[in-house]
Amino acid sequence: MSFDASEVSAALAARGLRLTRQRRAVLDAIAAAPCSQSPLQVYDAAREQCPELGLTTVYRTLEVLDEIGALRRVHGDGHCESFVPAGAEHGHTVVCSGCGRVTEFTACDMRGITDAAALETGYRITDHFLQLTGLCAGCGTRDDQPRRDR
Amino acid sequence: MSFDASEVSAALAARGLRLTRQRRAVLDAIAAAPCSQSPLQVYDAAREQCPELGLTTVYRTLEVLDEIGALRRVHGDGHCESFVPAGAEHGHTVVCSGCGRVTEFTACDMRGITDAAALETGYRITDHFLQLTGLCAGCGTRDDQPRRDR
DNA sequence: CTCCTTACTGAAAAGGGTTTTCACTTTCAG
DNA sequence: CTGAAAGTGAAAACCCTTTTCAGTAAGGAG
Ligand SMILES: [Mn+2]
Ligand SMILES: [Mn+2]
Ligand SMILES: [Zn+2]
Ligand SMILES: [Zn+2]
Repeated sequence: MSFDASEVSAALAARGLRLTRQRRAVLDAIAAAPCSQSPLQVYDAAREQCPELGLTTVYRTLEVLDEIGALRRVHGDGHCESFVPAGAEHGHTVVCSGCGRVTEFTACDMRGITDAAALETGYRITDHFLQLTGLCAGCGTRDDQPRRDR
Repeated sequence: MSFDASEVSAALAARGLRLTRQRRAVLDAIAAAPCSQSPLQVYDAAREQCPELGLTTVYRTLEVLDEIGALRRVHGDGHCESFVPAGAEHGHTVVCSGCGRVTEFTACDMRGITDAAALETGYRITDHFLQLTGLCAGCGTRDDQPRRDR
């Protein structure tokens, strides 16, 4: 499932759910942001397109989108309540420590690492969560590092 | 900084902080658990050793331990508020999906993956967060998978 | 040992994000 | 149309976390 109006719509329909005006506003708000957003930030952004939207609906929509796999949760310092569209079926996230921009990448050959971890711990590894931090093209070339706080 | 009474004590002293009876109870509770624990779980466990302990002190102690690098935060489904002792300076965590047991591993050659991600995204990668899921030795051999909910 | 400063503590209150409730509206199949 | 089910926003309830505050423990100086 990737983050795309028609795909999301289909995934919703398959569960007997509907793509309402409010849900579309939430979807658009998430798609438009270069950074991950908290529920409140999504709410603020989506209200520009649908002013009568309620915060409750944002929470409900985020939950639905998460269930159908259209969202990726970004792991931050001590909290995981900010979201980004899931572009690919299996992808991971890079967060820019300069500007907060979030980009997805799909290259992930974990073979070597999971084998080593299995050997070291005795676990049979079945899944992985990986998130990278770095500097985006824009921030990496500047000498000053604009530093953002989340 | 690794999770060890004398090391923690030294790290605290270096900041003019003290290793009180309450903090020791919290420390012991965290060290003893095979799984990651929420602040409330730490509180309950630590009170067996120090019944007059307050929840507030648990939060304050977790914060201090986190600052000196004695804790690892475990990333769960939608929240990151459960803790595990940090055994090594740089280590990662494997969580058993059967019983919840958490084990640390240190093998992590990310070179290949970060290079691929850099190429794909244009970011200069500076750090990584990795957490594996799997079945521990005890759960992996059983046919039934006891399933725990967090 | 006594005095004094600073760290530390728990209870209670405040805070703030999330979920639940509820009356009402929208959508859609028959 | 009509009935059933999904969806909605405001308000209330919830629950986890932080702050406040008055008091307690600890450690250095003398
Ligand atoms: Mn992967
Ligand atoms: Mn590593
Ligand atoms: Zn997380
Ligand atoms: Zn950037």
